[in-house]
Amino acid sequence: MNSFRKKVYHTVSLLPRGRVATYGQIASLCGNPLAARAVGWAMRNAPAFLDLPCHRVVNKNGSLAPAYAFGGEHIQRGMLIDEGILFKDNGRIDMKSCLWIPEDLAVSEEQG
DNA sequence: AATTTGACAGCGA
DNA sequence: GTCGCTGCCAAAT
Repeated sequence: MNSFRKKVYHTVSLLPRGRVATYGQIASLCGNPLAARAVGWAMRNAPAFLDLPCHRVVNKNGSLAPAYAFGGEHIQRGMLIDEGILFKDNGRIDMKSCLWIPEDLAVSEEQG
C-alpha cells in the first residue's frame, strides 16, 4: 500500500459523523494539497473492507459524487442527511456548517 | 517510458 | 451562478 493511499484512507476513515470534507482538504492532510485528483482516484479505488465514509467526501462546492458512486445521488444524500449533514434547498451541502474541521483530528484522536 | 483516465480545484468570461 | 480551460497527482494500460 502506497503512503498516499494509506494516508487518504486513514484521513477519510477518521472523518467525524455529521461532517463533510473536500478532496482538496483530504489531499492537504495527506501532504499533497494539489492531489485532490488523486484523492478522488483513491476514493474510486477505496476498498470496501475499509468501510470508508466516502459519502462524507464531497466537492468543495458541496455537490455530491456521480450516481454510480453509491448507486444514486439520493443514496449518498440520504446517508448524509441521516448523519445530520445540513442540505441546502438547491440539494447541496451546507459547507460552512458541515465542512469538516482538520483541527478536529486532535479531539477525534483523543476522544476516540 | 508514454498515453489515457479520474468521485478535483482555481481562474476567467 | 454556470461553462470552459488549465494544473496537479496517482494508477492502469
